[in-house]
Amino acid sequence: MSQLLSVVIQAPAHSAIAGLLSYQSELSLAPGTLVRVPLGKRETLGVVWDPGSSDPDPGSGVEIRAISGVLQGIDPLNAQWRRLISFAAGYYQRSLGEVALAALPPQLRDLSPVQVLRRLKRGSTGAAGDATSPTAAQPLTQEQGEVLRRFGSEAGPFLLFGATGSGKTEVYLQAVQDLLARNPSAQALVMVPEINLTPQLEARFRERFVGQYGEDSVVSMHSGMTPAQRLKSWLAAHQGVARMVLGTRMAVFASLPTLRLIVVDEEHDPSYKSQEGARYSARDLAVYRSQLENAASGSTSDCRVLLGSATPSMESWYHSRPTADGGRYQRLVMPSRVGATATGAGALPAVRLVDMSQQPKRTVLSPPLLEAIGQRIARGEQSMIFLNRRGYAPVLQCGSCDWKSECPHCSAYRVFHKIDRTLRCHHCGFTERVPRACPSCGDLDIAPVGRGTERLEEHLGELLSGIRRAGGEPVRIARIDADSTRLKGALREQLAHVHSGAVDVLVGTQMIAKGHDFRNITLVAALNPDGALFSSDFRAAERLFSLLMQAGGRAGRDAAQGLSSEMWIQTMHPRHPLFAALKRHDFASFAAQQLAEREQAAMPPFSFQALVRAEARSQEIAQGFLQAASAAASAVADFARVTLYPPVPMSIQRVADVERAQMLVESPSRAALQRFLAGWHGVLQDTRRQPEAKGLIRWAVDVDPLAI
DNA sequence: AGCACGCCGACT
DNA sequence: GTCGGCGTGCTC
Repeated sequence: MSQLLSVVIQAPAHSAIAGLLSYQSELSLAPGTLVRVPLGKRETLGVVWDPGSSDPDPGSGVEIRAISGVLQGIDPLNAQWRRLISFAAGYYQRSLGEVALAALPPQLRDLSPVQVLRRLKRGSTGAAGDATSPTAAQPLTQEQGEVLRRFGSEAGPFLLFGATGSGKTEVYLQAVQDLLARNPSAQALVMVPEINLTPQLEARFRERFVGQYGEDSVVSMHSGMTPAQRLKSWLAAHQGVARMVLGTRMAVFASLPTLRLIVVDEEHDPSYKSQEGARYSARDLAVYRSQLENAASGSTSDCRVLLGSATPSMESWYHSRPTADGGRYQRLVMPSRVGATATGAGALPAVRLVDMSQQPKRTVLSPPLLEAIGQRIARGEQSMIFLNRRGYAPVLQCGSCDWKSECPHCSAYRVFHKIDRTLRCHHCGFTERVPRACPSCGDLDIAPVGRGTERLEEHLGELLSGIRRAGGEPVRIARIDADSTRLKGALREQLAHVHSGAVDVLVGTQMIAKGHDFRNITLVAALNPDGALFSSDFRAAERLFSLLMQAGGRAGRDAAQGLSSEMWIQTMHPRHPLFAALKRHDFASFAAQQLAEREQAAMPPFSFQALVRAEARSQEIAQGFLQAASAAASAVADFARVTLYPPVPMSIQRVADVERAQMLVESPSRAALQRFLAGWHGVLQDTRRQPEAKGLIRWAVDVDPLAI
């Protein structure tokens, strides 16, 4: 007898087949089973879903077809995984199929069932691991011990607030070790924000666990892996062979049938929020996922989630407030650096503020900072200088007419890259050779305005040309940014170069602020962070504080040098409260002040936001679409406690000849916002079909946007 | 999203 | 005369 199945397939939310589709099958297949199904003229991968209203209208003449095959040997995806997908699709306003299929390795889609079966056989040579016990863990500090004790005995979610260098990674390792020792089948998921950070994380986990649990017990998941590697890791996790899954935000969707622990390292990092496709927050989904696991097992602590940061997001900080009205998270604290002593060795670096209003105009590196860098060089120590702008100069300008290096396709300037003599648009990629003369008036007097890392590197070379290293050789300067690390393995190589001591001064963008341990760096400098102080983006200050704190954390990691390590900041506003808090390494007071402002202005975490973005041939069409959808909302959607703001052009209005506009939707209640968005979705789709929306290219909703 | 069908410009 | 541009429409 033939069964009727509900199946999800990859299709966008605006298509007519975004929901469940009905197929026939001779076998009764459990929800979560992977199947091949015919769709129009092609065949595609589908996931059998929980029965729902998927039957087409009997009158519509749609014929229910039979599935074409089942992916043998792969267990059905479990109910918690399906609930996670279902929640994410609903919350972020995408189709089930889009989220579900994006969460599976692409090769499952592309390979035939026979090929998949072959991979399965090849991969399951699961080395059980020899009996060697784990590499001896370092002795824990008293703070680490206390954190682990609470983590093991209370219910979460937990926010681990630990200073840079306080040994958070050791806490993660120990928590995983405790879990694996206690539960012979449990799996742990550990996420880091950036792909660059996965190799060193994997190295630490392998070193600690592979001896005991086997070669296949640790796998990585991130977008830099080859399709074959991704399939292999996914299968290992899905089959329970992999006990530890390490990865970037995508790993939150891994199939982990015995998931018992989730760690989100650097939980404040914006990289956890996806910026394309379904714009999910892997950190928020991690918390939700642990709740799902707990609900399924009936325990409140079966699957714990641990968010770690030295500068937590305002959301997580607020949720972990220890006051009587009670946050939902447990706050665990580790204020001290490992190896810190009463004499100050291993302490956090001293913060030095240089008042640039007291320096001559156009000063790039103030004399006291230059002097301090010179001293480090003489002592054989390293310095690190941040500038958040790559290239040589952000704009090229003509001295006689008003020509500037605008991008013909975007409302932005093209950046001058001196290295290959190009003008490059950082938004659409449009690149040309730099002109010899002004394209507008022919004058030869075209000059760079402002500075990026390339120019800083050059400038620094001139300023330090008179200085010698202790051995008498000239000073060595290196630059690390997205340009210098474009080639595979380049970042690794350059970091190793710095570690070897072959570099005296390192210049770079944010890239060097994150995660990497430099033992010999005793001076970190931020040249021009003022932009974020008065930004229209209400999260700019939070990001700046976090960046500076993290950057400062790069200095003096070696306890012996803690005493003399310094974080220099050049600013026009040395008395700004953000810097005052930074000077005291006082995240708590910075956060308190930020939260007070947010509460006053009814901004997140005291309100909930969604952004609707529209891309069109013209700005009028983009805004017109949003305006029309906004006007039509009152008729359909549940409006209670929801505010719709007028459409505005996006901050970079045009990218690659596409005009962009956006509209903010806000509510004091997450549930009310969700209800509204759910009801409004159909309105947006209808609006798009109206003749006035001709020329609209696409629209998308971003729930809990990070930047507005 | 794919993949078809369908109607207008520059090439063998 | 065809190849191919992407606009519109359909897929259980």
